[in-house]
Amino acid sequence: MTSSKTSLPNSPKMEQHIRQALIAAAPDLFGAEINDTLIQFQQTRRDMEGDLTLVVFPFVKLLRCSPQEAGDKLKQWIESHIEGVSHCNVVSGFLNIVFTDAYWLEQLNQMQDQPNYGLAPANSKPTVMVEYASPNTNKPLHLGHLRNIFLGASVAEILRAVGHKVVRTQVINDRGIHICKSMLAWEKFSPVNARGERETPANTGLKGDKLVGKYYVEFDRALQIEAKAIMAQWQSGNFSDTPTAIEEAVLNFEKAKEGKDDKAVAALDDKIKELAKNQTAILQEAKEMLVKWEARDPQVYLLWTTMNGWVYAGFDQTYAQMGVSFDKLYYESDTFLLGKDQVMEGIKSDVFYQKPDGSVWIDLTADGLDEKLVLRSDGTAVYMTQDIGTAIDRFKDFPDLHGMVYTVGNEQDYHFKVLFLILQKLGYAWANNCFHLSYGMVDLPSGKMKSREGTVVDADDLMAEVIEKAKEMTQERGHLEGLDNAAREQLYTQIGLGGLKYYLLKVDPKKRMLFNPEESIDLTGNTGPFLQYAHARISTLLEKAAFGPTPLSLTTPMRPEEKEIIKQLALFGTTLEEAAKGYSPALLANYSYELVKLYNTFYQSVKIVIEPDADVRQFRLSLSAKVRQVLAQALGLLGVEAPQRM
RNA sequence: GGUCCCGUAGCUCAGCUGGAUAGAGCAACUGCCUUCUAAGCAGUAGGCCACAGGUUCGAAUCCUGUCGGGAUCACCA
Repeated sequence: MTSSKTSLPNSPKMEQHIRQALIAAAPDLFGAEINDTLIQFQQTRRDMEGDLTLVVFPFVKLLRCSPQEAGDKLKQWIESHIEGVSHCNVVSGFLNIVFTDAYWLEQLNQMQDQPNYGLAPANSKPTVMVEYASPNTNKPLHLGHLRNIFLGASVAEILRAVGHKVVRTQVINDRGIHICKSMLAWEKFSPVNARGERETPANTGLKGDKLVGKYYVEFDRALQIEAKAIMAQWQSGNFSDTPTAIEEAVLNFEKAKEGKDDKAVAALDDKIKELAKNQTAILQEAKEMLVKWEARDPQVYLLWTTMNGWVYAGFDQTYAQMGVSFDKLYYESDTFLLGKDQVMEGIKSDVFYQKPDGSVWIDLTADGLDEKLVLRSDGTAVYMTQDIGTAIDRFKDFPDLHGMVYTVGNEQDYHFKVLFLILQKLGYAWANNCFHLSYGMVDLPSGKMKSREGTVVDADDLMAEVIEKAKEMTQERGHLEGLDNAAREQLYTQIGLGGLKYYLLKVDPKKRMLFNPEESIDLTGNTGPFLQYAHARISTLLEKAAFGPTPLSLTTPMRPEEKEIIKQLALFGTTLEEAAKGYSPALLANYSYELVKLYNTFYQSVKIVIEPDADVRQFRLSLSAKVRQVLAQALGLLGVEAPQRM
């Protein structure tokens, strides 16, 4: 347990070194063996002198003296025994250790020699599948998808950077009643042009997913109108077209409304509305269409492939703009029947049990969860059945697969908890390597996004808007001379999307976040463009200086700002590992921001290209080059591009 | 009601396995471009870390409870 905790942010190598030296010297120094946990390092406070801090308190009991005395004793020992340590100071129970400048220069020299500094060798760790973006093919992608996709894509890159082989995948929910709704609405409502064609992306110029989404909305509109008419009939006491069971249910709900508060009445009204919707002819038609689809009715199937084809073309365009891609696609239409066999097998091994009506369940009460249905009484699959089947299938598709990451919103926390538990009980050892990368909802200042109420932020629109804004701002203040039009357009895209991605990724994925449209296109402060600007500025600087790396003299004088930067650079590897372990791009975002702030302070306070002293100049250029490289690396892992100039 | 997540500056967020006086950005106010990109830098102001107990030498961090916000508990997906 404790061995995995050895590396701490602050200069991991040195920390390790001192730790081991202390343990080895313990009998002499303390008169007893000491436990590893006694040695606690932390980062030195900014306002104190020091590169690493040892907490003295744990030693106080052992040495039976005051914190000050214990600190002094440790100080003396460390100063005289540890190479690379310049001196120490003891302040109220904390031993601040200062390393020599030569130590830090040597660190930078070593970094300079590593073009892939901080990254683990490719494919040095097992294969992991990362799933993100599980769109429905009945409507376009929106802001929520953007968080999902940027998050998943970034985590995939991060896992790759720490050495995993990664398979990026998405599930496409291409079947079901919601798909039939837009299909039906298109057949019913799409106008026919002079050539006798209904609307298509080709003859309207509309993006495929937008066109299909439009008819999904049309369906809902028609449904609402019809449902309202039915409710009006019910209100007037006319139940002639209504089955008696429904009639009774409606009357019961009506009766229950008496004497209730507004909220309860509204809830009951919703239930009545649900019943009314179920009575509509248009919903019946959609259901019939679904039945036909399942029976592979050629006409319905053709319509389905055609319209889904439009949607995929639209999605591809959106993904291309987002700069994300996938290695393997799973279509729900291929997988929705999976899982039943495993459930039947599971009954035999007593993982599941069957009720008299034929439905199959699992009892998870012993694990603190509920009983959960895994197969309906009519033998058809539920969502869970399918997920069990697909998970198992994926491990068959990729025999060297070690684990999976599902990027899915936190409203499904419970579902995945159950899913992983079931897989475990079915005896799949890899179930322990499955992780639900759960992220919080994206709220708007106006509240929750709701498609019904039209408060959804469309992904394409948002990206276009953000790029347009980047264009305006760049034309205002950018350094674009010598760039042709194509390069300029590319730059606007890099800045706009970079800002958007960074904005969505800098927040802890687990947390629900507020999307403020104005802040998302900000260029100052903790933003993507701020980091990109730093990168561009260093790039032109290095170009101007015609920089080439050479070994640095260990006697080069060093300023505190410069040392801070080397320290931050030294943290890159551990930060990356933590980001991978915690599936959190936000850690890398914050790291990069911190690095750039340190660099900017340095940049504003010294000369670099025009520095007269050759050693100092080379040192500052080398430092700049490493910051640029680590920054580009970190931004890359966030999916943010790093422009050469802006 | 059960379960899970969240509550840190006016706003949006950091704060790692408990550690020194709780940090940024935005918004407000001051300064700094005839030296390398000012999309920058330096500074001022702003906090009972929701509240109350507990554990500890030491708590924003761990435990319990209370209050607020959200999610989820379908033979929906």
